[in-house]
Amino acid sequence: MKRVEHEAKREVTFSKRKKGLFNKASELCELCGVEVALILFSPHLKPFTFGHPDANKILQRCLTERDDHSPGLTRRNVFHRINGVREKHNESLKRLEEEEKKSKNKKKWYFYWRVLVG
Amino acid sequence: MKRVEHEAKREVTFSKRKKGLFNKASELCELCGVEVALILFSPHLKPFTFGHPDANKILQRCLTERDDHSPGLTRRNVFHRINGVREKHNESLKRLEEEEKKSKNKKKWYFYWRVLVG
DNA sequence: TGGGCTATCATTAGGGA
DNA sequence: TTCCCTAATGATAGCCC
Repeated sequence: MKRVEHEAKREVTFSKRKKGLFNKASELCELCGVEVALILFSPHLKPFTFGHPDANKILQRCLTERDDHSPGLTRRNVFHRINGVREKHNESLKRLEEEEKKSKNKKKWYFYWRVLVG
Repeated sequence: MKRVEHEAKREVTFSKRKKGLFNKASELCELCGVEVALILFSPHLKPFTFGHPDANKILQRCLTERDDHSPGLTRRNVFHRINGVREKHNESLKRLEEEEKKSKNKKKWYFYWRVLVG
């Protein structure tokens, strides 16, 4: 698994795999009757979401519901639990993304939601 | 695609497909260098998340980037343009942190993170 | 819940439109 | 971005631990 360098191909790959990922998420919902929220940003930073029963509900819960054993969704918490390998990997991906972002105009983001289910 | 009725089988299916879904999400990150957040609740309501670069960041962005015309993550699709993302984002993050402090100890979820690959 | 194993079925890459 | 097509690759169900 390596990053697809050719831009056009990367976008096609993204589009195809996003569809596949949404399908898988949908199947999981149907098969097991569970709640799923999925958010992703395209190479052009377009956001896409999938949610069952409704992405909003799930996200809100994640940000507010917890118990004493878990400090909730904080940046600290996240990085605490990520192991070194993953972290390094993320770092390099982040740098790649930064380079991409620089070549775009940040202030022209188009932001929209697509809730497929619910 | 129909719900798996037998409980034990449903749980096994969930476990296996969750793994597959996380792998797919991970592959999408690697191949296309994009941001992904994935949250799901098992049949027993255990939460699992996957995130790149970090689920928290993506979720907060989704909950805080909005304008006066849209109350945030609503069920219906939201379509709008964001300007001055950085400043708004930072302001909102502060508010979110305060709200999080207030809501501590309120609920009873068992919350934990599982970062797949690595 | 998750890991291993395997036959079978589903999905993806790649090319073209 | 999406759809069609095909070969090749990858994922899942079912069974045991």
